[in-house]
Formats: sequence, structure tokens, C-alpha cells
Amino acid sequence: MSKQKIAVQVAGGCCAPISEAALDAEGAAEGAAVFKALADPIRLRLMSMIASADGESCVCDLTPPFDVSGPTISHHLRVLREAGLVDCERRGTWVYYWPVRERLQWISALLATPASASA
Amino acid sequence: MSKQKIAVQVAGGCCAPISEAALDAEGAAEGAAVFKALADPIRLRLMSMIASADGESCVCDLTPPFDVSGPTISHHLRVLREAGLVDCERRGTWVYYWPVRERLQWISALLATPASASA
DNA sequence: CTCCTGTCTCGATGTTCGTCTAATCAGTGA
DNA sequence: TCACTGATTAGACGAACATCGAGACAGGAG
Repeated sequence: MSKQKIAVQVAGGCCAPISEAALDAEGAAEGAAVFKALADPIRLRLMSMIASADGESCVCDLTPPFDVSGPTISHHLRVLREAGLVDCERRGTWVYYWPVRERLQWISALLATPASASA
Repeated sequence: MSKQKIAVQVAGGCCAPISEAALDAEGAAEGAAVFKALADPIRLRLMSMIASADGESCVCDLTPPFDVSGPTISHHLRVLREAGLVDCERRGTWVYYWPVRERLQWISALLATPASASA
């Protein structure tokens, strides 16, 4: 699959860090969608495995560490893909995933805050 | 309320950025809990309103911009509070919220990635 | 061509989440 | 003390989500 176009267009963000200006409804919806994709322990671990790997990750390596079925991992990878956080490609028998670092950078920057201020 | 101790102990994080090392199950659970708190458009907007305000924010100012009832806003603020992202205090008639910037910095750092690498 | 392995899609089920209304708690002022 | 305003809690309902098993699809090997 992977070559089907699922969402994933906007890699970079759309808004200033939340500490600088309040998000409008539209920006909040896009940001919340990305956070929702990371709001599951399994998906967050998958994301970290893919992001920390040097290059690409094979689904066959991503599945074993978890106590859930293959289809469930496949489902979670799909959610990450639809959020634009990872992308994938089939090569021969196996499917490989890699991180979309611009997207990660964007949400990271969205949460960045000026060290401290008030409280 | 606010003075009831709800979760909110760990302000700083526990793990290295996901791009440097894969999260273990425990770290993923804590991270996912924080992302879950931000995974709703209303909560993300609330968080950004509180974080971008200079100092504190009154609930009476946070409620009007949304099309949901007061109790619903109160519920969302509670979720943010339990995730350690904000804290609050009652002063007289009103309740004020402020951001926990260390917590924001932690998740921001968790997602930080070395500019680019593979793909 | 046929079988086998790896991965994804589909449909069903139990749980979690967001929202509401009604009721309760905290603080102010007469 | 009593009434009033601001905010939270409690309980209920519908929608969305995580998970599974079964089946479908893609690619490689005999």
C-alpha cells in the first residue's frame, strides 16, 4: 500500500508556538490530530522505534516487541501514517517505515516554550 | 479545588528524545498520557491560551470562546491538570490557571529531532 | 502455476472519551 | 444567615477507538 495518498500533505506546520500566540480553531484541530496519533503507548513506542532507527525500519522488526496481533500493529502504523508522522514503502516481501522529521520538528516547535516565565 | 493533589508530580521528563533512543513501555505510557491530554482541539486551544497568556488565565476568560458548556471546559481543564500541563488556584470568586512550562519543555524535547537524517 | 510467508483490509465487540443536565461546593455581599 | 455568582463534581448517553479473527493481496521459491 503506502503509495495510496492518505492525508499527509502538510509536513511542516501552520502555526506559531502555543506559548507565543493562542491557536485558532483550525490550527488546534490539525495539532490535536497529530497529538492523537501519539496518544497511544504502542504508537508512541512505534514512533520512537522508527525515529531512533538509523534509516528505515521493517514491520517484521516492529511487531515482535509488542503483545498485540499483527493487524493491530498494522492499524497503529496506519494511524501514524495518516497523521503524516511516518511514511512507508514496500520492497519485495517486506514493508519499511521511516520518520517524517519535518513533522516531528513542527509539533516539537509548537510546544516549545521560553524556558520559564510566570509561575 | 485545585489544591487536591491529582497526579502532577513529575514535571520534568524521564526519557531521551525519541529520535535518540526507543522509549521503553513505561516511558511510552507517561508520554502517551501527556499527548492524550493535548489530543483534543478544545484542550489544545485551552493549553495555548493559557501558555500564551502573560501570567495567569481566569476560567471566566477561557470559557466564552468555546461553544460548549461550562462543565465541559472544567472537565477539559481537569484533564490538562491531571497531565501536569497546567496548575490552578482559586482566589476569591475566580479560579486562575497557569502553564507548567517544564512539562511543556519536556514533551517538546521528547519530540525534538536532529533536523533531518534519513528520508 | 502453486504454495508459502508477510502485511493489510474488513467487520464485530468491548472500552474509553466528549458532552450534556442537574446538583454541589466556594466565596461575596446584603 | 440567606441569596447570588462562579466553578467543579456526578451521572448518563452517544460517538469514537483499540483490539481481535478471518479473509484478501503482494511477492518470492519450488
